[in-house]
Formats: sequence, structure tokens, C-alpha cells
Amino acid sequence: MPPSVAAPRSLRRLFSTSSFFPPPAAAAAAAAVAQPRVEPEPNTNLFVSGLSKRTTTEKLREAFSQFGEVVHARVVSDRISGYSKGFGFVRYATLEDAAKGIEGMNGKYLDGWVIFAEYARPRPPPASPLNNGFPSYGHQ
DNA sequence: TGTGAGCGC
Repeated sequence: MPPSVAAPRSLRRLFSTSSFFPPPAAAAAAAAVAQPRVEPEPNTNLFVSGLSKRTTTEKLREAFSQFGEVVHARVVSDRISGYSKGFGFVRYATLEDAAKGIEGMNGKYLDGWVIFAEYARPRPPPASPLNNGFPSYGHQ
């Protein structure tokens, strides 16, 4: 089934106004470090972007709860200003609920804005208390 | 104009 709307990352090139070609070596080096163009593998965690600044965590959970059991939802906001950054995360209880959530909410309107829902990228923990707050450095 | 394409403390 083809998606009815483009993925957020695909929109970036539409905003590009560059009229010259980048150096091939630099482009190849950047491609080696950049994220692959494939979508993230299915996960119960969803990354939701395109949110209105007025959309709150409760509204996010409310909207996504129609398609499955939401165990956690969060709109990311600036810690000091308190304003929404325009994206958030929704975690479903099961993979199939997450899939239904994407199918049901991706490209739909929430608070007047078209939102994008996709699988969130896996994120390693910043530090482990077992290592005295320091990340593992390969030392045994 | 927290009018943006952004992965969380």
C-alpha cells in the first residue's frame, strides 16, 4: 500500500535551494555517516512530528488512543521556555497497535496541523548508574 | 507571530 503522504525526511530536499553540486568525496563521506534512507524497523515506539505548538501530551495520547493502547505519550518541549518543540513520542502496548497508529494518524490533522507518525529510532541510554554515571568505554 | 522538516534528559 503506497503512503498517501511523503515522509518528513523526504520533504527536506523540496526545501533545498542549492544550485550547485556538492563535491562527490564530501557527499560520499556524508552518506557514510548519515542515517540510511530506509524507514526505521517496526517498534512499539512512535516518533510524531509536525505537531502544533499548542498540541499537548494529553491531546497526543488522546488522538493516538483511538487506534490502540497507548502506554506512554510525550510532547517534547523546551525545558526552560516550556513551549512545545513540535514533535513527540507515542508508545503502544503492541507492535500491531503501533502499526495501526501510524496508519491511522500519519498525514492526518491534529490541532489544525498535518502530523507525521513513524517508528522512532532506537536510542541508547545516555549513561548507566552501574558505571558510576560514565558510559561503557570498553574497559574490562 | 516562539510559522518549523525536528528523535526525547
